[in-house]
Amino acid sequence: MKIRKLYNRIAILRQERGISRKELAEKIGVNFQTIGYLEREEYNPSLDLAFRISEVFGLPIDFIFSTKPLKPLSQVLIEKF
Amino acid sequence: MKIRKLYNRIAILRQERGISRKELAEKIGVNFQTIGYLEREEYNPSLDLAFRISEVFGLPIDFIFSTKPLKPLSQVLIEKF
DNA sequence: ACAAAATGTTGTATATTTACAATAATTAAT
DNA sequence: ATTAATTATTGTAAATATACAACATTTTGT
Repeated sequence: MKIRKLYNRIAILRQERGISRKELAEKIGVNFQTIGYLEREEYNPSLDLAFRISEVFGLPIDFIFSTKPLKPLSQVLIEKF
Repeated sequence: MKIRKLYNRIAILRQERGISRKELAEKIGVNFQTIGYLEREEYNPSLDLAFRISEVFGLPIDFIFSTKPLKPLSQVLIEKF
C-alpha cells in the first residue's frame, strides 16, 4: 500500500489548551518527539495513537485528522453561519 | 507505546454489502489477506488504512473502529428507540 | 456429492511507526 | 541579556503493519 500523507490539527488543539508537546505526550503515553513528528506531519500515527489523541482532546478522529489539507478552525466555524 | 487491541465492524459491514474480502481489498488498494488480519483483529490498521476503509463504507472512523468491544449493530439501533 | 470460491494458517520479507539520545535552534521568562 | 524551556534535526534501533506465497480448511453453489 503506497502511503498517503495525512493532515491533522494536533498543533492548534494543543496550543488552544496551552500545553507543551512534552505534557501532551505524557497524557497520551508516548515519547514527546513523536508528537513533533505528528505535528509536522512527517509520518502518520497508528490508529491506536490516533484514538489516544482523540480521547485526550475529546474530539472524534475525523475532526482531528483528514486525508485532505485542513481549513483553519476559524474558517470552518464561520462557514456554519 | 504498548499496543492496545482495537475492535472493528469491518466483517459485518462487508457482509452487509455482500462482497468478499478480495473485492473489498481491491476497492481499498490493499492485499486481500490484510483484510483477513483486520477482520480477525490480529493487528490494527494504520490511520491511512482506516481512512480508506471509512471512505469505502461511507462511514466515520469512530463508527467502524473502537477501543472497546463493539455491540452488534442491531443492539445499537434498538437503543436509539 | 462435487467443484469452486472464500477464508484461515504459517512463514518470510519489506515498509512504516515509535522510542530514544544528543545536539542545534528557536522562543519564552526573568 | 541571559537563562530556561520548547521545538527542530539527525541518526539508530525496536516494534508493528503490510505484502506475498503456499497450502489447509470451510463455505457456497450447482
